[in-house]
Amino acid sequence: MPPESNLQLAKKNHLLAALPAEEFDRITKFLEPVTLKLGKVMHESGDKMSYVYFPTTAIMSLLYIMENGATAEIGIVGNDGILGVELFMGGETTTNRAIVQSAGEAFKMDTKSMKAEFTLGGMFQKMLLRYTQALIAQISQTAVCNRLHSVDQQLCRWLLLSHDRLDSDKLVMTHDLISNMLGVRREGVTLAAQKLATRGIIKNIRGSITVLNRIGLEDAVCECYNVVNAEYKRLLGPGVSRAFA
Amino acid sequence: MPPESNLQLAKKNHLLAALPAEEFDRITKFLEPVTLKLGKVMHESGDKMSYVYFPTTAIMSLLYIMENGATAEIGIVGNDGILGVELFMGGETTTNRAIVQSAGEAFKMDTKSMKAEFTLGGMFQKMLLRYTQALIAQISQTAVCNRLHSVDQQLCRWLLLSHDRLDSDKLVMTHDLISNMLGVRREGVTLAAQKLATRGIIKNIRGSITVLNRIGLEDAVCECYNVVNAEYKRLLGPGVSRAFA
DNA sequence: AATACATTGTGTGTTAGCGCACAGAACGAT
DNA sequence: ATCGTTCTGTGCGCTAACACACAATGTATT
Repeated sequence: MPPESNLQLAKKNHLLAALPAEEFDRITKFLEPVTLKLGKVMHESGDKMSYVYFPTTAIMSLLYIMENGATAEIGIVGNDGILGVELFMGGETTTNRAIVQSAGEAFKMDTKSMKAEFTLGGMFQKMLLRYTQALIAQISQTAVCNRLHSVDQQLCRWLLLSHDRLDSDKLVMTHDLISNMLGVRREGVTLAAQKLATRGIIKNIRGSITVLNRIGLEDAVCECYNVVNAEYKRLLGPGVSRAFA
Repeated sequence: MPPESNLQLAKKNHLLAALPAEEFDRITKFLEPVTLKLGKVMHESGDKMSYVYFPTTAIMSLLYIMENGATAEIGIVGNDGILGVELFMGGETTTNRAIVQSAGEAFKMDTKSMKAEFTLGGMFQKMLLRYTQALIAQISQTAVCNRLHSVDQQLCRWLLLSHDRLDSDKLVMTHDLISNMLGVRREGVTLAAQKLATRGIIKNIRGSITVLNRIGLEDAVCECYNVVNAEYKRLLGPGVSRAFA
């Protein structure tokens, strides 16, 4: 990915941005920019991918699909992370589906180069492992939230997680799609979204939700969001790469 | 841990058993046997541990504790794994509590030695990373199961996961404790356990549950159990260490 | 402008699980 | 043997979320 503009774009991905200059320069040589459309399936359960993806503006959703077709999201990957941890964790495949939840850009890196760099044991490896731990925290909190919290709260959590990974306040997303992520009924999402709308926190327009009052959302959300957020900051936040170099 | 008998015992842990002879010999030098009582707290949320643990007969439960005291289990670690993945993943701490769910034995290994061995990049590292992926699969499935399945089904899943990691058919465990793990009411567990008992699948005695009909349990469980089980076998099952040596 | 389609809004009845309250049963200590 | 404690069993009202049905509104197509 030679063009200078791309190098700047690559830094929008937090994992890449945290690399020391030398590693960044070496690794960006293997990166290729891709544009991802909403709904694109990055991999199905059991698929072996030939690339990992570093999102910059795109957001991916990790979904589990039950035998009866019911779905539930286990995690969200945006410019804070990487899609395809199973490739360096050694399992090669995973039991979930990854789809593009918000259209945008990402950089792909072929598996072979990725594994070669990972094996070097440098900051690249360290960042990927730390990210994987953050992902574990996110998935864990999803489990807890699914168990103990209401649809209202979970919608807030989901909106905040998405909003964090997005440049805009407008989430292009139908209630039906959100219901698939949360693993609840579409009507349940409509109802919860209405409640937030009457409080002036979001605006519901056909096919999209706009965040009007971010603070209001943060007030309405359950502790799960903050726990995950704090853990991401702790593990991957500014200064991390220096702290344990 | 010199005594010969301990070496045999160490092989009861699947991760250790999968190591090539040379690595096994080197690593067992760092292992110390410990006996763990039911209910012992291995670490609290945010605690930095000085050891990782390889259970042989003990079982640990990873619990998240909400601000209001409500709890929910995110995963179970037995002789198939290791407690303390956060130590080699780089985060040092985690947001959950680990408690001993079933009393028994484990081997502890000090963090320093563990990290040194991990960094060597041998089979030890590979097995730990593969195990971590399996754990991710388990946590993910917990999230999905919490969302989409009934208490009845979840109790079956939980009983099977525990039974798998145990030598005996008798689980020393009150309904109250199980309810803390599943994040449901104690009465809900009592009810679900009664249903299984009337079908002759388990026997409920004060303070313990005995599995009478393992096949019956497997028939009653949701797909979640099988998915996780298959993933553990795929990632860590017999022949794995040879397959990618 | 008319039509088809996708999305959202709303109502009705049902159910799983909750919170609370308390009774009975098993166990442990003195 | 008795007492206190820890478990398990049971009942009752309540609520969140479900399943299903269908109306109302946008948006795209022609």
